Amino acid sequence: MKSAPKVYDHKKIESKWQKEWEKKGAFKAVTGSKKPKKYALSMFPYPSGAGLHVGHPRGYIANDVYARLMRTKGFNVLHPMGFDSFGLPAEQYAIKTGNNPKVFTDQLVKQYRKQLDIIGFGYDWSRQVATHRPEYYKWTQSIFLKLYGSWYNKAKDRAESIDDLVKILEKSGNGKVNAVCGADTKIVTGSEWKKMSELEKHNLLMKYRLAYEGESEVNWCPELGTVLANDEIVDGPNGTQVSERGGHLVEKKSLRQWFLRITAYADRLISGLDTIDWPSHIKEIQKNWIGRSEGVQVKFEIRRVNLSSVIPAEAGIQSENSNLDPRIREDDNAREGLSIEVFTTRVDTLFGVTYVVIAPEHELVKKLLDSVSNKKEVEKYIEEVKNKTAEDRTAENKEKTGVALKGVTAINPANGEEVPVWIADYVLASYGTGAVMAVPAHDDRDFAFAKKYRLEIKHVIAEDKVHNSGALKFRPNEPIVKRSVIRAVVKHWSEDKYLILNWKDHNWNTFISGGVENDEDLIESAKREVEEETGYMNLKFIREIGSPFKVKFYAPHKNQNREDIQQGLCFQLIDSEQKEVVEDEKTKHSFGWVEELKIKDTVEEGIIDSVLWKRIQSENFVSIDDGVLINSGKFDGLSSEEARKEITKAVGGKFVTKYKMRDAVFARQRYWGEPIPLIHEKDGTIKSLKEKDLPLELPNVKSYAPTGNAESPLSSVKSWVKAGYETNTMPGWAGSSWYFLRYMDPQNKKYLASEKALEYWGQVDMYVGGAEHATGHLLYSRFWNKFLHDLKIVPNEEPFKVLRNQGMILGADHRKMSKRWGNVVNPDDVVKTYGADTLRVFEMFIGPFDSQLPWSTDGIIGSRRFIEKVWKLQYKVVDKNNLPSNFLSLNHSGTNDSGGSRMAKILQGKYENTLHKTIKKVGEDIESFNFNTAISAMMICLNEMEKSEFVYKEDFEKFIQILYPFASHVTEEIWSLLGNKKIIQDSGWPKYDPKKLVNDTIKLMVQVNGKVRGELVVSGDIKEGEALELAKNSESVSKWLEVGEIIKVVFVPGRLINIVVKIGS
RNA sequence: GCCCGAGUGGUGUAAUUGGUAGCCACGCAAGACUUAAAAUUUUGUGGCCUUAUGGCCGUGCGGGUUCGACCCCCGCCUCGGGCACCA
Repeated sequence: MKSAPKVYDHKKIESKWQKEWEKKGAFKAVTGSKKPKKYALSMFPYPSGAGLHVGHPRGYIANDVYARLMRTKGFNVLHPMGFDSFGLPAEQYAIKTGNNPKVFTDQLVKQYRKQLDIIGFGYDWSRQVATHRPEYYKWTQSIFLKLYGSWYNKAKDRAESIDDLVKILEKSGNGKVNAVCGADTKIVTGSEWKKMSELEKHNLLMKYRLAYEGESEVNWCPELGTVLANDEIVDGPNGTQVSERGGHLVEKKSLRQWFLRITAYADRLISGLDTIDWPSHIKEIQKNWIGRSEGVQVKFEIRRVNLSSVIPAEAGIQSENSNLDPRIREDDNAREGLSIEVFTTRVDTLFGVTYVVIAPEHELVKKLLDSVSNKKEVEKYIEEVKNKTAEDRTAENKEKTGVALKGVTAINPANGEEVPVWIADYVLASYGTGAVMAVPAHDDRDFAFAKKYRLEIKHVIAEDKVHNSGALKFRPNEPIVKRSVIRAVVKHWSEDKYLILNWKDHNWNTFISGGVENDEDLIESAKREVEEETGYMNLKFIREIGSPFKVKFYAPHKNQNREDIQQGLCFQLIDSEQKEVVEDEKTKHSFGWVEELKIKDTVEEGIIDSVLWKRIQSENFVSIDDGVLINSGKFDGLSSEEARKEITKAVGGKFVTKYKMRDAVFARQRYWGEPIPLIHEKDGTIKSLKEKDLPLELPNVKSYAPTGNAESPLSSVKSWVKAGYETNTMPGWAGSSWYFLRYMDPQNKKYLASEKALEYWGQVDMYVGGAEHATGHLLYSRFWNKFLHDLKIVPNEEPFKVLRNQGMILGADHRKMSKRWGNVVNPDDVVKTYGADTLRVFEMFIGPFDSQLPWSTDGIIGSRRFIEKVWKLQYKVVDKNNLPSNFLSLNHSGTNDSGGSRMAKILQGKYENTLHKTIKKVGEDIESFNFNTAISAMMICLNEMEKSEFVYKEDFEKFIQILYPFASHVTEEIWSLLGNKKIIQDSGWPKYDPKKLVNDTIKLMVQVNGKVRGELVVSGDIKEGEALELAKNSESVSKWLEVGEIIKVVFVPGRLINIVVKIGS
């Protein structure tokens, strides 16, 4: 064995092995190799002028550790890196300095590459991509053209060529086409289609294309002179919206835009989540973002009071509570076109509708305007809403506003009731149908609105409660007595305390309650009960306490099985006038006052009372939960779920699914992005470029500054505009939505990647990056991948099989690392001082991979010490077959030196068990991304080996191998010093011996009544009886057993014995 | 407001998922080496009481289930993240 140098020189070692690995082509991925494959990908960086700080490499290091483990285990690993190099910061820089963003970006890419290289990542750099290079964005443009040339066939649930749609149109029109398309798509017959002009055809097809042009309100950022996507906007101060980059104010503006019809994939984007191994919170975020909700669309007839004389036919409709035949109403609608369709997820509450609200921007409002008697007021309100900026709307979030359309009513299709119609901006024109049926009793927003404008509140759902335990336990098989019951919450006349009834025989405390007698009003009934039980005579009714409850329970004082409808009512005593109370002989009630109701103590089994109390405390009287229908005519008694089906059927509603997610804006008024490869013809139509003419390269421009009038700098290039090229460019996320495919075959000139490469590499097995991309990149990539899958270009629906998020590394001051706080730590400096291996080990050791953690300048020293200790351990290494002369003379635990092998056993026994456990743990922990515990285990192992006078070479080698994925350079150096010719990666992953995982002797804890009182060192397979004997005889335990008789013994093999002693007696 | 996630020493964290709470590090204290410092190394390090042995308390707070709870259940509090009038 060569003797190791005395000092650990990280600089020398690290540059040596980086060169060596490159020379050997150690990290080259081979498409088509017979070995099993792993595709380990880290989100590529956006090269910005700020450079990398120590937070950035965290994910890269983790995935590199994973990739190195996989290579060592014999996988053919694709582990590439590239640059997301189109985007705002480079453009901002260009604007400021007048320099070409391309030159600047190319420089940055070089700088980033250098920064990454010194950390020693095992990337296959021959596969590097950069999204701003024409040979890359050629394919981004190509995919865009495919989207432009496709529509979504809902019947087959996949994207198809627009040419196929044209064929259908020619044959039979679009009446039967089930597609995801614009809401205002015209329906034409085959012959009508044929008669249409080119422009008309073009405009109709535009409603179907997956990349389409439309007009839309967008987030306009005047400072940046561009439009931003929702995920590029963050909340600013005072409820404003600002750009994520730069923090500039964002407002709403209507613009001609390119869109991608991501909504076509909404369902598949949700269902696909079940097939991938992603952190559950990311799935949750995506689900919420897509916001799927299933509901029903119901038509409400509109009746205009002022017009009833003009159109006599409508007079017939208003007959009260007639069960209207929907067909007649449809006819009326057809004649007048005046009905309002609402979307609701709660049709079961249809009988509780007390008004209807339309969004102020809704088209119907214009039509109704002439029939309303308060036209001026309504117009004024609409104007106000229009002028409200986004910030106003959010600021006024709490206070809802609206105005009634006087002289207009809507007719509830369920019961024919007429209800007022309002417009209010809490209803969004862009969601659902732009109108809602308001059920204030069972919807928070409607409740707030109703309360403000004093609109009626009608309860139609009773929460379903059953007593399932205790004395009140419901007896399902016994006869049921049905009753109507009030529960009165009565407040003291001047103090903040409430009346409570004590049921003496049962020791229950409840609010005052009692059955409602025939023909008795609920309020009367409550007053009577209060008087009977407490003697108080004068009380004032305050309010209903929300919706009633349906309660099933057994009433032991009456030996009755009951089903109550219980309504909570709130009263206040006017004065203390009280008559004498005759105590009820049977129930023996007494009463008292409670100031702060502690439900647990005062209200026995207080299912209802506790809810009533909570409602009063929080002033929240809305019950949004499902329950049982009441006040709903023939539907009474149905559960919410059943009622939704039945009522929908009865009123002729239709089941629909709505999404919060909108189509993605796919145009930026910027220079530094991919040009959109389309040509605007003089006749108004749009033509795609031919594939062979791609890439459409970015032209040179004089100024990179935005024109300020929502036009891209490209609009000032005469030749560009003359050629009819689209002047918008693609957004930043275009290039990153498919880059994982290009790595598979980055030099291919004919395809975005060859079929063979796409088939072989399949999907990304391990994707690592920040959680902040949940609703951006991670969603768009899934969308594009699914689209390309529909086109049979990629084999898998999902691009990323496993996703792991790294937590952010904060500054030592627990703030985000930024120049502003002066807390940025540069990885270059860390590598210079401590070495790349130390940085890698420390970033993995610092804490759980996905948690946000502060950087610790002190902490890194521990990782450096660890590596130095590993380095020093080389001097303790001995060859088993060639023991050093002083080996036998060492006195190990008093044994005489009667034989080398015996001595060897003793020596090895000191750390062997730990070593094998560590081998097992490190392998498992890397795969499950628990890097911190893997390193901790290796530290423990090292500490044990250090305590030993000698370490066998074969054991030390195993240790070096498992440390390799983390501290790659120093382990490679030690490995070669130990005389190995192959690099570690080619030497296999060490196997642990399962037999060596178990200890011969264990510590068995002895507990008395659950408290640790001693421990026994015994053999691992000790039985209960023997353990109990040993425990009893042990001095530290026996004194605890004297207090009483042993009544139970709990024995957990290999762990503990717990002796339960009955104290006293 | 709604939906997720988390609260453990001075600090970052660990705990076989119901079985010794505090592993591994950092920091701190004391000792060794040194003329000295740094580095290295040894020992100690949750709190309180005790000379030690030992004892009591202790995983955000309050309850519960259990022989036994950081872990499970109920009710709160605090922090972080997501959504924000999506009917």
